[in-house]
Amino acid sequence: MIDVDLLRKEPDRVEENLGRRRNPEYLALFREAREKDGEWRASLQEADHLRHRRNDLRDRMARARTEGGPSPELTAEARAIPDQLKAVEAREAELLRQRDAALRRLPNLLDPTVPYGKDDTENVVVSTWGEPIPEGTDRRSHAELLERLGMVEFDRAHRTSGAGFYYLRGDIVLLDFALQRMALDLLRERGYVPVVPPFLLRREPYEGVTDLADFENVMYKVEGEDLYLIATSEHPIAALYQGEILDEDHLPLRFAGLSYNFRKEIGGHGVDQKGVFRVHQFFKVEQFIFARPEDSPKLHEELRSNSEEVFRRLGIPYRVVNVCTGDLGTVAAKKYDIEAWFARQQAYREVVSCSNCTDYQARRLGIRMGKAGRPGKVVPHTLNSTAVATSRAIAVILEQYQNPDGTVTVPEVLRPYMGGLTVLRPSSATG
RNA sequence: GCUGAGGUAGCCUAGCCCGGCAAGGCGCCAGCCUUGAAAGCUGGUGGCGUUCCGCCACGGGAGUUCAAAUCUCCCCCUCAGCGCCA
Repeated sequence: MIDVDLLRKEPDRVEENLGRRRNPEYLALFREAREKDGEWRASLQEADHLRHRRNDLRDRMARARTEGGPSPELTAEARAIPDQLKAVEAREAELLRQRDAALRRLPNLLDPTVPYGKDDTENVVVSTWGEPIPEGTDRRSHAELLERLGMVEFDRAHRTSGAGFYYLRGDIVLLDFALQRMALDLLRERGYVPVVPPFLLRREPYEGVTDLADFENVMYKVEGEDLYLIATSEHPIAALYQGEILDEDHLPLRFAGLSYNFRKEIGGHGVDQKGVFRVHQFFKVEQFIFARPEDSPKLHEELRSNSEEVFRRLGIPYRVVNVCTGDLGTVAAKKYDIEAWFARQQAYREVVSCSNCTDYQARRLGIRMGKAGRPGKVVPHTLNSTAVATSRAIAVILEQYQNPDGTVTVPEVLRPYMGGLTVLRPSSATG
């Protein structure tokens, strides 16, 4: 949520920034928020005056009681207040509700370094690492390879759970856990505290961390309960300190979140391709930071650097793009995507999303920073970045590290986590 | 799931029966005192607004009343015990 104070004090700046999102709906919402805010403040004054009179009359009647009781005039005056106040307060509450409804639908303000563009074709490549591997004659898709190795069950999973689900079986499970552990160890070396969060959240904290349209499209709801399966550990970690005041001396707080993630993703794109690239359930090691506002740009680069290091250690070529204004989600002020080189597809595809959400999530969640019992609270910044989503990492590793005989060489950095296993071979436990 | 106890400022607590300006402690900040520190003393310590002032804030909502932390109803959450359970 945007700071309402900014709306009042620098409306031109806010409007110009929202305009860069290239969505006229935002400008309309902005004007509505400003208009309702003005009306609300006028209404608030009116209500305040009435409440002041009510309080004053209440006190006079209380005093009069000890001196033989209030006069009929005083009583009549006091009795006239509630009806007036009720009408004014109803209007006041409605205006505030309307203002906040508009305000909450506004996206975050864009960082000035976000490139201007209409969609993902206009994202700007800011760096590349490694040499894209040229197309091999008989390179297989990761899905085909997994099936040949007997390390995945797609068809049976579709029968038990539907499209977008899968069983991993055999040594690929070790590879999945190795990726998790490798990323976790890297983050631990760099001061990130591991967190296994709840995998289900209530609606109220959820509304603080994501935008409402996403909510309907991606979240799985538990029937009969106010609980939703998390789409990423970013969400429960962001909500961890909901309504609290963080001690500014303890910032930044760095976390390494570990969770399965559950996404319906109906709408924009479904589960459109065989394999584990886009699925309803996957494991992710996530980085998350609560930061002082002035530190967040620097920490955004730190997150990006950590994520890049994961793929460097895996030996996977990649590039980093600065996501343009037209392609940026509502919550982020700036976002880098890391796109890994998929050797079979001969294409860069997204494996990491690294966002600076500035104060947008924290304000919605009612998180402030400062010193306890001292005035001058400000809203901290939150940042998040994938360290590794194991499903996509598995896909890209299989495309790159496969051998002509259908086996897969285990990336060296993962071997210590796999009991020294160097090659994935067809599973003996097929059936 | 059942029963009970709770939800009051950053934290802890009083007030609730019996309606009338939300009391106190801890922590923190400032000042006084001190060579320095502690102790002590004094003041401050949430949100909103058109900020010398006013309003709001006792889990949320509705009701009764001139007036609700307090009375009534509905809802949410937490804890404890019991039940179930890996």
